[in-house]
Amino acid sequence: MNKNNFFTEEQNQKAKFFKALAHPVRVFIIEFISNQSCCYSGDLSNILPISKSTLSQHLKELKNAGLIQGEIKTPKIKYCLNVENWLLAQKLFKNLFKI
Amino acid sequence: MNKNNFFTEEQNQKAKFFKALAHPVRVFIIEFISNQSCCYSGDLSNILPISKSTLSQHLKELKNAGLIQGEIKTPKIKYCLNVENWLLAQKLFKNLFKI
DNA sequence: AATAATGTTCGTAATTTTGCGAACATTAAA
DNA sequence: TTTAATGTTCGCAAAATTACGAACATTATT
Repeated sequence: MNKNNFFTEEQNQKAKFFKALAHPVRVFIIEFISNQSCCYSGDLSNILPISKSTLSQHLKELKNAGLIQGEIKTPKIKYCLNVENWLLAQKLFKNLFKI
Repeated sequence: MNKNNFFTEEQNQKAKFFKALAHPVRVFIIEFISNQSCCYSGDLSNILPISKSTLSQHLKELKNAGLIQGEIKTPKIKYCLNVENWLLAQKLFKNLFKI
């Protein structure tokens, strides 16, 4: 049994999305962005009790998981939900719950 | 700003549930249990390409997060979904997606 | 009492995550 | 050309996660 492809793509994708959301800071960010549809890193930096480098890392993880995307509006960066993947995550989670 | 209670209980709870599901093995286990409503650790051990000690740890994490519960049927242990918390997770996730 | 069946816990190691400050890059403004 | 504003990346350290085999615990069976 090959350990590398034992799990389905869906299972791996679900785990990836869950992992991206497995931290209160990242849950907060996603909720914050959801409410405003978009936001700037500075908005978050003003609110969250973490350093800007740490915040940058959390944003990077959400980006790598495909849940958000950044658009450069120099000198700022505007972060928005990656709608396509957000809908995919929603679909996978619904499927998990058999909703 | 007190870093320890910056996040809401809901945000912390969401992160905790997400974290519990942030691994393909645990996604698999939850889906497997969901389909059968319950299962024995041995059933999973026969299927999953991991050692029984590793499996035991994953089950422990799901238990600690409150997503499953074990009932002793010596010499086996019967694992089932923790329905109450599973519904709570479902509610929180729905809320996150504004479904 | 000895053996088998089923899982958990312990000890260990490798890897990943989390977090920070300092340094850096980029562009706008003075 | 400085200086300010906005973020990212680097280097480091502490903590958590992942994984395994060996040892252990519990109960059923011989």
